[in-house]
Amino acid sequence: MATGRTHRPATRSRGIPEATVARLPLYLRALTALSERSVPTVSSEELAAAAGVNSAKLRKDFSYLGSYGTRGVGYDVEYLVYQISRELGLTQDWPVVIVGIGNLGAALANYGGFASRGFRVAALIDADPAMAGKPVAGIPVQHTDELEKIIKDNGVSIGVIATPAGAAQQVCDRLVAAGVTSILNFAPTVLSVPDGVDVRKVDLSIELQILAFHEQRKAGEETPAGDGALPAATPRQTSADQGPDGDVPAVMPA
Amino acid sequence: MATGRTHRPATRSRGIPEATVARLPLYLRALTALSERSVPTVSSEELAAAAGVNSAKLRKDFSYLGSYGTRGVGYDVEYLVYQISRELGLTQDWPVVIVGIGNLGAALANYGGFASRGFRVAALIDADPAMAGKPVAGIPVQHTDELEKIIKDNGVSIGVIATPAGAAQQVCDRLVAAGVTSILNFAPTVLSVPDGVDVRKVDLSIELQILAFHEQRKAGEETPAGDGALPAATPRQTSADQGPDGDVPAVMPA
DNA sequence: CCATCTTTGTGCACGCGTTCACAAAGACAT
DNA sequence: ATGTCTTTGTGAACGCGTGCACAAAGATGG
Repeated sequence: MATGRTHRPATRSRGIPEATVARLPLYLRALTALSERSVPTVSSEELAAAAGVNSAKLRKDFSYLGSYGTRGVGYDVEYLVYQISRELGLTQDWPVVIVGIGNLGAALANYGGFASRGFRVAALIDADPAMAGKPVAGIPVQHTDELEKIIKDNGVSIGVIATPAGAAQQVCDRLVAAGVTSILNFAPTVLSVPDGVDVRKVDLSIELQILAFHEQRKAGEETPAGDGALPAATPRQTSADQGPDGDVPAVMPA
Repeated sequence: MATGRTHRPATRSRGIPEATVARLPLYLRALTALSERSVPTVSSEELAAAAGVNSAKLRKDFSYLGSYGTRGVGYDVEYLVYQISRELGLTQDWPVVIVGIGNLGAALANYGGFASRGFRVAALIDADPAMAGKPVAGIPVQHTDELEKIIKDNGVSIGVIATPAGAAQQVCDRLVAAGVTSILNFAPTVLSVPDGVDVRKVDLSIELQILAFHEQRKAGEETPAGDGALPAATPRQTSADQGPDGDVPAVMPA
């Protein structure tokens, strides 16, 4: 999971619980696939399976949106696609700027999932003057100096930060000052923003660390040798050098 | 947020709640920064601020690990870094393979956060024969045919999928069959895996959609014009063409 | 050695989210 | 028109996560 939203105590928005909102895109994707296969209706059971959730949960989620199903039949695919799209605000056009066009920024610019779901990459911004004018994904990169002007001219309210950690807060401040009120942060930093600004964070290394935790646990269960420090050799043997992890604290830059 | 883990009903592992595990990497990062500045100790209040969480929550989280603090003083930074690293399994070396070396895969390969936290990119794998041998981030790309051999030779238990959605399930199956038991999935699909295999998903477009929902809500509050369908012009006006989204369900490939 | 002050560790209450289980609603056949 | 069968929508119970608030623990100064 991209790791949770920051700030705002999970207040339920217009009656729709946060947890439900987070699943709507999931349903939408499954429904879109059905729509492309011209499937007219779908039951909660089928759709739940396609989205990878419990069917009771799915029905409850939909109940927050209204009664869009027909008992004995299921849900009309097209109608539901529209209702969810509208609820998520995807029937509108959302201009987005991406700041920091490194490897990740470029990947994001090329990511098809954006353009296809109501999001439009309005501009790519980078601090490196050498990047300026260079096209990435068909869009010329602009220099950070232009940031405020770009935001205002395009009416951008959503910004994506893909800069190094050190620059993130500064970029964030400028985005917010220029009028951005929603930020998707890929930089491994905690951003502080004024009230009314939403921040969501995606952290690649955090996800891996969570996996490592469970992986270690799986490996540890085989050898029920209690839980003293350092359960000896747990993961599969690596052919190469195994870092000399003795007992000293591990060091790890940034 | 990478969007939640799939499967397994959030069972609490060895007494440590999932929610706590998900925050440990956050604390670890903050602590690492302090460590680099040679700060010897830190209070729960300070550390919580740096990690962007509540101090009571942080203390409770640490209490699951044991009593590593000193009342009246705080926590020893180095010691805590080590304890959390150990708990997360980062004192070990985790070989990781990345499958799908497109824009995103290349970005991941170059991502510093991996190597620095106990993870080692053991191999890059792509289905395109033209990519084979080409170095990305200093590592030569290998062809998918080698997948099983690579997994086994390197004892890889964690795989990263950065392929197009269509190929993801197939790649997943092969990874699992070859012995991988933890998967980080960047492809916009629901993966089905046997019990015992952990999947975490990171979905860029889902995060944006959640932001859009809140953004729409913010915009809608200004004009308290009820909640009929299509609340007219809510987001800032875009200079360019506004996609002709009338009333028909929006279509969206992949 | 005692008093004071700081900061941890946690008992407790509350609220959100999940799941079960079932009644109501509608389709469909006869 | 009536009965049967399917599937929704939801009331209610339960469990997890969060945050408050405070007692216990230890440091520090006199």
